[in-house]
Amino acid sequence: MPRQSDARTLSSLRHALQALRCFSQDEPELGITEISRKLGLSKSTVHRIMATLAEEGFVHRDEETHRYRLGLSVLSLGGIIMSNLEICREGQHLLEEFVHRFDETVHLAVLEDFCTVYVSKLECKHPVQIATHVGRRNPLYCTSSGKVILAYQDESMVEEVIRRGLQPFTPNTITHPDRLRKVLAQIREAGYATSVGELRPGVNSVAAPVRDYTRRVIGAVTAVGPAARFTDEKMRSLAKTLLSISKEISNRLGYYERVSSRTRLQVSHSMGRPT
Amino acid sequence: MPRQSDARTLSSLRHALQALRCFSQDEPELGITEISRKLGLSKSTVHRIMATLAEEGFVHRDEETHRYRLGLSVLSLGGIIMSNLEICREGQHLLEEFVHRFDETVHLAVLEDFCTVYVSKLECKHPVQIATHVGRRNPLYCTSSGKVILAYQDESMVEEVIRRGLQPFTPNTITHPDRLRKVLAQIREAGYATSVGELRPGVNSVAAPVRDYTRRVIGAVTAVGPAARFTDEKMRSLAKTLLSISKEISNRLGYYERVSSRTRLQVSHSMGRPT
DNA sequence: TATCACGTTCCGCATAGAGAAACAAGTGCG
DNA sequence: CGCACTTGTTTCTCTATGCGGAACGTGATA
Repeated sequence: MPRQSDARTLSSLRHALQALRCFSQDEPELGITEISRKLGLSKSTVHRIMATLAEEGFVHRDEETHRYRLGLSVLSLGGIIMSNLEICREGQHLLEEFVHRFDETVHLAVLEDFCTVYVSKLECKHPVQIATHVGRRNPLYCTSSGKVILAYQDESMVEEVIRRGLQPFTPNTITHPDRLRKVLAQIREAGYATSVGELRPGVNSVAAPVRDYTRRVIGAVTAVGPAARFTDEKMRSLAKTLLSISKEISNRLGYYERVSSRTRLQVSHSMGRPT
Repeated sequence: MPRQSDARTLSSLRHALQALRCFSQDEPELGITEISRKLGLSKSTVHRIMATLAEEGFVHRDEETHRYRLGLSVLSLGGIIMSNLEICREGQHLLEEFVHRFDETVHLAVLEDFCTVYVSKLECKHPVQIATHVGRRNPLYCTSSGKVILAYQDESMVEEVIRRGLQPFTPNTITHPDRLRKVLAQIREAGYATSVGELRPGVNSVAAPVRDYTRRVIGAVTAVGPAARFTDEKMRSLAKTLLSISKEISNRLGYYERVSSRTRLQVSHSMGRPT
């Protein structure tokens, strides 16, 4: 019996999309057999899938090795998203200013499917570079952007994240539910989040929340860098600017602060002033 | 009888990929009916396709309007390509230097399937901005990058481009085969190409060729800007720098000039120094 | 040369998926 | 207010489609 094809969706298409997902930063080039093993499908099936993907330009077949890599068609699609994601459009120039001023790498991340997805990245000139890329997904509980987003979601989402498991990536990763809940409370207090080597050792980050017109936190602005440069003090300093940037982006997305109304947000915005 | 395409590819998958392609800069959001009309498929078929794409995160279904837009999964794929395209990796910082120095928008474009595809874009700070995006495809005969790439391809490719038709986009677009052939010869002479409002009125560009280790021209570095700023003189000046950048990128891709017996030794970062 | 692993092709059967039509849920108009 | 349009979604039936096992070709390795 094959994999349970739950709904009324197309199994062949689903397999093809999963095949596309097999490609990654570390494995940008794959052969038929590799993919068929990853997906548990027969070689002939995968071959047919790849032939179709290649014909449509979604993968590129190397004529010599007969192995496959992602094609440029997906770049087009990516570009379309980028230039239509409102948060991207509005944020780009603010991020550029940030990089110019601090010379630190900065990302824009959004929430999707219990992950943060980087939708924009601006690199600094420093020789030390943290290997991330646009489109990269990370868990919510071990990055500054993830935590700051999570901090402002419904409690049920926090519980779901916990239920899915707090897998440790480094010794610093938060793995205890109660600790996570506590940290999130602190983040709401401060208005921003930090990560000190929680996803990768020696890599720190700071993040501030971005809201849309519904007042929901939908993303974050985050600066990333090596622990050597990202001291506590420096991160506090960066946080100030990140908060003003995130606020500006939020405004452009239609968000406006309602200071004195009886809404569910008494977390005040002491933006420049860390408590 | 349904349209009979190549026997050994999956029609449902092909349709799905074509559905993805329906999305564009101008139409970032589509409904089932629109797509089904574009592709000539029944609504139920398209609905099944979109449901699967949505399930895998390749499109996002708006819960209110029940319309679809591209999902963030394709961003991930795009990011993987970007960080693995050698030409991108090698060129990024050189382009950044260029933008810093001239404050003009610059692209990296590669050849694919009789089109140029922008694989990298760095924007300048100027208020006037030319709306392009990474992944964007343009014809070969009406952009500076396209023409400079075409100039160094086999003659058969030129003829194929001509055969496919030289559609005019502006009054300046080259539409006569003989004129195109002559222009390409001039480009080989000069070593770089320009476009003066050939794709869009009032938008000029300059481009220099990038070669890989097989000495084939596989891409181009190109600066784009409004005609007001991009005078002949300025473009000549930009061309010098673009040529040195494109040469440097070519070197990093394994290309070495064999004109002089001088090996690729002094590949200093001294951009701007002509030759 | 023999063996292995790989990509590719062939083929027959079961089923996945195409489409017509019915259904539901808005939306605009008189 | 209700009617004539949309739109997206579901159901159903039948057959073309695409699945997997096996065979084939080819290039490496020993």
